Amino acid sequence: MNSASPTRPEDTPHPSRSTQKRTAILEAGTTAFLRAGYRGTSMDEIAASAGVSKQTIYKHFADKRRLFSEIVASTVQEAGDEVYREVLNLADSGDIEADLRDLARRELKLVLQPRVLRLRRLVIGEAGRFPELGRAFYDQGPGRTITALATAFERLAARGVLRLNDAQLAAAHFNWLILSIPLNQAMLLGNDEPASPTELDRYAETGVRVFLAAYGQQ
Amino acid sequence: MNSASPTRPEDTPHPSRSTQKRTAILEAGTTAFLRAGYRGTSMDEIAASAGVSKQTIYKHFADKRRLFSEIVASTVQEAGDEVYREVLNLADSGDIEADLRDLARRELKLVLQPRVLRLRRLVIGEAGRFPELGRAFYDQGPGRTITALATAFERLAARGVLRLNDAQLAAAHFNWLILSIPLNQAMLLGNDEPASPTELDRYAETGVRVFLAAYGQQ
Amino acid sequence: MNSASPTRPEDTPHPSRSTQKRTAILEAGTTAFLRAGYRGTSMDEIAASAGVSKQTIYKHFADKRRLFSEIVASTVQEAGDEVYREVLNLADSGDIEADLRDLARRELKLVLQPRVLRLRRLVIGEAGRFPELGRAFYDQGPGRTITALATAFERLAARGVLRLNDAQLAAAHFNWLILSIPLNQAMLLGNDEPASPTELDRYAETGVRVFLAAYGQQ
Amino acid sequence: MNSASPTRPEDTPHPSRSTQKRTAILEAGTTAFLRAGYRGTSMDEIAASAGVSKQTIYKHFADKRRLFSEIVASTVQEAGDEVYREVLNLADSGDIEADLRDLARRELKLVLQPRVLRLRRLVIGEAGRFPELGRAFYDQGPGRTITALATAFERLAARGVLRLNDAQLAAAHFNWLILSIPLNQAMLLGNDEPASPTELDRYAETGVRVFLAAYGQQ
DNA sequence: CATGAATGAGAATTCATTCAT
DNA sequence: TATGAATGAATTCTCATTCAT
Repeated sequence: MNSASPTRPEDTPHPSRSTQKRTAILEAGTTAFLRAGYRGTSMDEIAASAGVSKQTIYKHFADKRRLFSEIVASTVQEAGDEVYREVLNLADSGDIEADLRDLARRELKLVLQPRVLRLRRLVIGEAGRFPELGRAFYDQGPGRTITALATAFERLAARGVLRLNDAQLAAAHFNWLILSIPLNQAMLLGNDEPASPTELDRYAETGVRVFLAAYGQQ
Repeated sequence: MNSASPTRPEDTPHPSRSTQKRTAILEAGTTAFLRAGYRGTSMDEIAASAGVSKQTIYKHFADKRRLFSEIVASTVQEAGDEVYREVLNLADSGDIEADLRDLARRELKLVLQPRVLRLRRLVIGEAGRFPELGRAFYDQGPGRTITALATAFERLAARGVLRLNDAQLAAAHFNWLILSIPLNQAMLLGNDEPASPTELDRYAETGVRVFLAAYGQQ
Repeated sequence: MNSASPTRPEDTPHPSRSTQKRTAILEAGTTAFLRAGYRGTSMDEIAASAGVSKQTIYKHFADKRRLFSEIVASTVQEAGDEVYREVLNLADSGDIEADLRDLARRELKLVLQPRVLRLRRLVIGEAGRFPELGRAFYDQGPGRTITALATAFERLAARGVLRLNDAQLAAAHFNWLILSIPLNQAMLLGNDEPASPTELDRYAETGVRVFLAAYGQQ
Repeated sequence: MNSASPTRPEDTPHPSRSTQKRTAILEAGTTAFLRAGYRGTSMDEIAASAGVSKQTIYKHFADKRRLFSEIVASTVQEAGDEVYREVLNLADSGDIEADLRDLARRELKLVLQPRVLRLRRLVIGEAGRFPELGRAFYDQGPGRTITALATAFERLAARGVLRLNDAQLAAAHFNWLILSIPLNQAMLLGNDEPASPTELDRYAETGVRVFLAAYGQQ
């Protein structure tokens, strides 16, 4: 409710009233769309829960479509960034198995967050109506992750730690070996509650082991 | 309930008028729901495209929800059956790599059919409103496939062709190693048109190779 | 399924199939209309519960209005007849108070039957749409009862047992002194379950006592 | 929720636009429901005749049921209040017969108003769907009237003007002796036009006479 | 005669979007 | 600029009545 960020009085002085409302709309919309989908969410609902009038929404966003697009695109961006950062931070301790397992664990944790799962379902379900959001999700999510992984793998291959012809393919194999089992279950079984850490560890560990059997030295 | 005209008790003579209409409704509904989703499809639309009156739909199906459920459940069943049959028919030529590659190719072809992709999107998108359909999809689809694969893998392990502790896990790894790359692209990028066969062959081949590196003999 | 009534082979030989269906329709309609009212009852419902097709209903009754009218009119007739018979059978034991109390008890019992209460509500509620049914109810019910009572009261007055100028007015006073309390409660409070006999006895007894205080000798 | 324009906090300046609309809806609804009943009245009709959009109705009242309930409950309240006030104002001139006759006349006049008759029919006809309205009608109408009468009668009995054991019963007898004849005719015969004053006077006079024969001194 | 289906309309309710104040 | 109201259409579902077989 307080508009002035207490920690950075210089950088972001007072967000204007308008900006505050915009933010409220985006937050309310995000919550609503993630819960009920595009058609399941009404502008009335968003307006009410953002505490603004519908007209105010239309002042900021041309129409429902645009509001949805903007919300989803930025949520996709955020969610993708988190994973991307983890890939960039892939450790290099000399113990490749441990390092990959660590990355795998972090990625699992991020990708299986309830909010991210709902986002993925939303984007997939609306891929027909909003193809650009599907593409954004892919590009900011798996696409970027895999490309970044490929770059990292190439470095490792150059040092002889990995053996691979096609780094992009290897990266994709890695990514889905880790994620596919719980991700597909979550998508379809709807168990959005975070899977047990031990279970996730197991997916990370066995996924990495399979990956290294194919792409590791020896 | 009885579709056979009472005057011709033998085989399946003419389906009764009622049965014909029911079929028309199911077909029109399937097409419409796969194209536009649950909320994007109106009963009017289905009635018109089935060439029946709305009343007739409501005489056969209590409400839209039920119509959707029935349509999706049976489509899920069919699509799942096809894949399941392929797993049961896994060849055993002595060349494990060739046999698995062959299975992988068939599975890819089935799972990436435009119709099946749309079904998957539909089910994922509606998982909130129709959790039972998500579960049905999982159980009839990946769940059943993986379990059947696990059984087959256990037989192969017993004969020393494969090395594995956890057949179910190995089966899941196999399944998603094969499918995940094109499936996730299809889900998000919406390129429903059948991927090029050579590309699919590549996914089959490399997926099997990774799998065997981890679970094959030697 | 057997159409021949076993008890009277001569009088009512075989009710024709048509007559049987007609009867089934009337019964189903009566039940339905009494439960849910005119607009709350659909022709589909009546057809289903009578085990006939809608067309068959329309063969027997021009339209819903006519069906309703006929059903209500005959139910009104029956219900009115019962009460009328009791008035005609008014005893003449020499103990006028006992005789009137006895009549009062019988009338209460008949008028407060759940079915008759529902009929009264139905007729009152539809008086706007079906004024002729309101009139029929009045004429066959209270109107006839009061007139018959008036005739009986005149005889008693002629013999000096009652004292009255206007027999019709006295009869009306009697009728409503007896019925009004529980009848108005039933109409509005919806307690259709038969009131306790002791309570009814009390209405009969005190109503008669008031009546005789005004219209009795001495 | 606040109907007073914020700029003029004193009395009841202009009712806010919203309040005006609400009132228009209530008036249109009252008229429509009293004329055509619950099911016979459509929301479209009410909206049109109130000069508001359907949306506006739904913004003020959750659904048709609630709108109906609110309208009927308040109309019942008003109508009941009028009669109740008359009972409270029962004169005490020393001439009990004249005083009661006067009350009786006033009550007849109020209860037999076309609007109140239609309300009674409406409530009775919908007692199945809206039992709470039947109860409200009884409680605010006959129930309250009779209880207030009973209180007045007890005072009169204490002064020896009336003789009674059970004041509530005597009050009910009084009430229905006065009202029942024309009220039942009105309910069923639908002659909503106000009965001729001389006729009503006769019901008042003869009803009071019967009452006093039973409950008066001597 | 009787059945399933069709017709054609009307009901309640909801929505996205735009006016008017 | 922001609010309540209006618009105008759509949606699901139901109904009385009528064809066609």
